[in-house]
Amino acid sequence: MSKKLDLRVKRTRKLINEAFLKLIQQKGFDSVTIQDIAEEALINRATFYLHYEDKYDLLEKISRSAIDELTSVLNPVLHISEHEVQVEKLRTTIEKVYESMEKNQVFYTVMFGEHGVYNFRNNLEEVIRENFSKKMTELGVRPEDFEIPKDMILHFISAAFVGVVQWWLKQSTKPSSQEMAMKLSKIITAGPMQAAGLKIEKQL
Amino acid sequence: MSKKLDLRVKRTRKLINEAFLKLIQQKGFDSVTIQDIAEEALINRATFYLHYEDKYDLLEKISRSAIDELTSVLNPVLHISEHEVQVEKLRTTIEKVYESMEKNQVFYTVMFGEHGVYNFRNNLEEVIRENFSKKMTELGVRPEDFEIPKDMILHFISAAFVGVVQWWLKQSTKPSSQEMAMKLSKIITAGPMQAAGLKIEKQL
DNA sequence: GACACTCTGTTAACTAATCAACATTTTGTC
DNA sequence: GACAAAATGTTGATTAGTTAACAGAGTGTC
Repeated sequence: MSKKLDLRVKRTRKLINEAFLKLIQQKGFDSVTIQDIAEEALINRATFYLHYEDKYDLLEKISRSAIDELTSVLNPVLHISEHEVQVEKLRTTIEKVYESMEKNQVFYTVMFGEHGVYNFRNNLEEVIRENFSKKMTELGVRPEDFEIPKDMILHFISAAFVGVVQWWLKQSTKPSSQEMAMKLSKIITAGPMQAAGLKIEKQL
Repeated sequence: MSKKLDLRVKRTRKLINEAFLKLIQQKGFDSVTIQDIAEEALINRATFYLHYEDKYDLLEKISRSAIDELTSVLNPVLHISEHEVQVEKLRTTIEKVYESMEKNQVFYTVMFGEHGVYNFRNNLEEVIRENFSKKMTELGVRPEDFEIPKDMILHFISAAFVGVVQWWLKQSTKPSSQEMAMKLSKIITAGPMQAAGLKIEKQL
């Protein structure tokens, strides 16, 4: 599938990513220059252009890889059959989501941080909404049947989810992914999902 | 003086150094292999051999550069004229020593650490002793005249100095270099230097 | 003590990254 | 709005680093 990447390419990209995030945290995305990045990453400025068009391209590619990983894990989050949520599956998937965030912790922390990227939170919520939404229609789940607008449910869940993640990332001693998954799956199944008229399988 | 170093060389060495220290901390110097280093540093194993003979050579070169920096700062520590210690000069020099250690904090912490390098503490003390000793003879200071063996004074100072540094490095919120310099210069002038028969200039 | 296994040290052909130079564009400030 | 300074984006020639392949040294374990 993926042809083996030259070690230099792998290393260069890693160095650029790290430098970029560090600089965003220091001075904010807007004031980061390509020159800054090259200097911090110990690469020649010309090398940057071998990999990225500009800093917007870089931001997009970094974001995409983090978000792609997140959504690939998020995808099976609603393993719903016949309007029945399988609680255990929900729990393990949330756990995987938190593991993914832990792995890309630096990325998320910087993006959410004081000097983070404008609108990142909203964009992340949107990604999550789209994923939930797609899955719902795919499975024929129609909260409208229960007099709750689908959009409302989606905004409720995505906002709550991202809000909790943001809080979690700031904790110096973070509750484990397992713990977070346990608690969140309880809350979600107890609240919004029942409101949306989804039958809940018996709790673990 | 120093011809400009190719950016790749600079970067490769930095990556090797960081990887090396990280690995020593993880598994101890003895069990670190060149293969480990290459993998961690994202460089080819062959590249390692372009820069160092083996891990002993690497250790020596890393150590040398840290120690060289230290001693170059340590050199003027005893600005003694006519057996009179200039307290203010002593203070500022200790301050610089602590700044140097702060800069190479990772190096020193790893070397002193649980998986550190055997005998590193003793070697460091020796370096310090040699520097003090050289300076003393250079200036004709003879504590023997006051019935204290020179070696005893040297061991007293070097051991105390390194002991304090080791303690300092472990503190999560370290007293500043200024603070350390202030306190240490007081202790040293009050204790061993007077014992060695050196007249002390009036305190700041 | 012979087996598989990992680590070492070295090589020649290939390639990514550097250098330094250039013309442009953007930024900031007087 | 005009000038200097800094950042951008591109280039061709040069070099450090990669690759993969080698033979040999050290480890352990059955």
